[in-house]
Amino acid sequence: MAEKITPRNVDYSRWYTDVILQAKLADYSPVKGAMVIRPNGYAIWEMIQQNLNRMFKETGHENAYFPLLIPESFMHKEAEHVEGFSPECAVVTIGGGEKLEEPLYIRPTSETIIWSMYKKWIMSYRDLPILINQWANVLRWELRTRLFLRTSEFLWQEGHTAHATYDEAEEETKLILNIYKKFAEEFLAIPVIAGKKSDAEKFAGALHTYSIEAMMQDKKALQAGTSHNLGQNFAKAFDVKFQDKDGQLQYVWATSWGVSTRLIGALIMTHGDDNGVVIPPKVAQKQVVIVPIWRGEEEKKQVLAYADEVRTELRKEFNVILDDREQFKPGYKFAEWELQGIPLRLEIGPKDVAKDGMVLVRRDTLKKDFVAKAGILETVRQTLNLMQKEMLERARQFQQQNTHQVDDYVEFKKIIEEQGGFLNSHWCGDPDCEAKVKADTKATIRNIPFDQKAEKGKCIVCGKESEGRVIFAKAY
RNA sequence: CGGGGCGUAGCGCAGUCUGGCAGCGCACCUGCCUUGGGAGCAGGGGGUCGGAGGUUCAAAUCCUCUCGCCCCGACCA
Repeated sequence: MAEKITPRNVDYSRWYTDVILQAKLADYSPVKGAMVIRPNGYAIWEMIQQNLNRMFKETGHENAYFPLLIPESFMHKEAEHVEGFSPECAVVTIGGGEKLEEPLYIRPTSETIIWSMYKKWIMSYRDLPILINQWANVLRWELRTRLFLRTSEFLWQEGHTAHATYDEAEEETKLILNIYKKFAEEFLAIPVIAGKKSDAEKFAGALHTYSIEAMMQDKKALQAGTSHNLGQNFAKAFDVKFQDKDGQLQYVWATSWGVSTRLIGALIMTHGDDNGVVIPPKVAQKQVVIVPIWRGEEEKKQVLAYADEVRTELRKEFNVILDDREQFKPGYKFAEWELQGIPLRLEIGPKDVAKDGMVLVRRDTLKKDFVAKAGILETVRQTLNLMQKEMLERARQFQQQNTHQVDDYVEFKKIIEEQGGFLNSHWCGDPDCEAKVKADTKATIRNIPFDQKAEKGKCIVCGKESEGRVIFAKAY
């Protein structure tokens, strides 16, 4: 614990790893590319699950669970799908000591197994829509892995819906992306840009893909959630038809959408500082820690009794820890809880007891304030609300300050190279121009924002007519 | 897959060149003492030196083979 975190300006990616390991969010596992999510990290995931689950259910979705193993033949039914995923799949070939007749793929995503079931369940338009979500693990064989951002096995939710019309599927796709955006901003305090993926960046087998993109502190983009309109591709591959009101047989329209434990990485890289992780109050399972300070038995008794009263009061509404461990001094405890990102700390010593108050410290600003014991519940409530709001605001300002409008390709390359960030530039829609930017700068089109202004312009690469600006950035 | 580095206590490392008691820091355990920003002192536990083979009176150290991991370059949430 006495280890120091590598400062962000020395080595950002080492900082990231240091924070995760030292804050006990996760640890490396014996299996290459796989990680262990420790209680501190899993607590954040549980908060993500809890809130997204509520939002999904409020919009009519239900949870279900489909198998981990997928018959090989299923994977091959949708051409683009298998092409996109085959290289990164793990395959089970032996079971019960016998070579399997048909190899079983460990799911990289569940479209195929789910649509094989939808075929059984969908007969008529009366069976639609089907709005199912599942919380699951998936596996993709990754070469370069990083804790939370890219691991071979990861946790996510995947929604898979079936609809009678294109419009309905499209509406669903956008509804979900909107939920993701709202969740990222209101709960994780991460401002995101919602938009449409270019064809080069879309999901294998989708008609089109929408995403939310966030900016990390190193100004690189991170895709934080995706939502796909799959059209009729999977319905055709699995022959899923329904009879409409007029008695006509039609293929079903599909969507799929997901967010993963990668969101935890986004949270760390959006809000963390050189002292550790900073958890937004709304996704912190433990919101307040009380650190008592005393000298000698008499003070100890007095301080602990007082601290216990404060804890009891706060517990009416919050999850509070009273850190009365004897083997550590207050300074050590301050550092430890800051490392773990607990939003609020209350320091209570003899001086505070005498003044009928305590010192309140916000994790994001590290500012100390003396507050009265009377009304402490309301004080904490207000402070947490304010902190939540200001964290989003701060991140939004950072994103805006590092977003550049650029109309000249030389300048474009210079900014990408020297400053990074989001580049708001015109693009004609030609995949070749997109590929050239990637080859020249490693930046890709993150998405075409929904709130893109209709603005005539010239493509940053080829100079041809463009209808609007897109977001270019280097990405994780 | 191409390039680089590393495997010695839970973690981080020294020792390897030049063979000869397996060490240091942190963490851990016990006791004392401390407590408003990562305390101090004393004592203690903990090792198939990644693995196999070889050379030698003697191998963490020399030789051969092997396994694994990390970092940097082409794909992905």
